[in-house]
Amino acid sequence: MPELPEVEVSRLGLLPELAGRIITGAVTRTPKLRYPLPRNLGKRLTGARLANIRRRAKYLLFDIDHLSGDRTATLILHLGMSGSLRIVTPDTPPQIHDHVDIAFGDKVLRLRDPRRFGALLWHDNTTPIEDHPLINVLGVEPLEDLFDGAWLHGHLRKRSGPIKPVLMDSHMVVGIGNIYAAESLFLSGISPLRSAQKISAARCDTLADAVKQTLSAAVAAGGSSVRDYVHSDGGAGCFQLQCAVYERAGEPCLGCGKPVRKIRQAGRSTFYCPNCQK
DNA sequence: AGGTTGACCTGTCAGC
DNA sequence: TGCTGACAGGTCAACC
Repeated sequence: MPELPEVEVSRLGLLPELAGRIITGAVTRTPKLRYPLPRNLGKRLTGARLANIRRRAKYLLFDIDHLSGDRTATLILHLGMSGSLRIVTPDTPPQIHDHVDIAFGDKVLRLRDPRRFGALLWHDNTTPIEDHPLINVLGVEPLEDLFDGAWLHGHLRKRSGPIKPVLMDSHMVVGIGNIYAAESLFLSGISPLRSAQKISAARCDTLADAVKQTLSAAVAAGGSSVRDYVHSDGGAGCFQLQCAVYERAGEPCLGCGKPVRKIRQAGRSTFYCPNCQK
């Protein structure tokens, strides 16, 4: 799925097209994705305004105002494993797996999600969005200053398991999925098998920097388009072309030339170089 | 309590 | 050609 960079690239692509615009209609074509979709979405949204699009972890938060009675609401969107957002013209016929449309006059925001692991939830802003049960369990944002080597070292103390699944634990730090966990560990020279609590303070500094560098580079490259992911204009990201280890099993390591190894950890594929990562 | 596994769902590809 | 199984960017609930 989209990890943090893909979600952020989506947000940056949608913002100039849609922010501030009035919603002219909305359609849902399936009763549920991961959770049931908001009912009567068209009725609720028509005439309201999309004020802003924010991101928290891998969630996009669509701030809606000018609702009847001058209320505000937030649409919480998660792209799951295979979701993507596109802007299309109103006469573009929906294809299979195009589950939601939100229309803005001459532009339509369309959600496609073949595997339907995504989510779209309505949050009326009678309570802060930070208190929402899906949001209030989320850990620190990796690109914020709070996330650094000292913070990471403090949090890894209690984790005896291998570092790679820990790095992907959104209750600790958000936004790092399978691709960027592998790439960050390669960049920092740390084995994905190493016990999290046995990583020194100095190497935690290196790892925190590697995470920030990897995610930032991926945003700059427009994200990774490994299978389904595309931008709001239908174009592909190109970070996957810079991947050092992800999906490169058996190919020569870019550091030492020895073959990249693929193993399984916590049910997910892990790619790494046993020679460069200790 | 932390770690692992299965479940959710569809599409694709390798192997027979 | 057609079937079967494995696997795919996430995350939650259920188990040890």
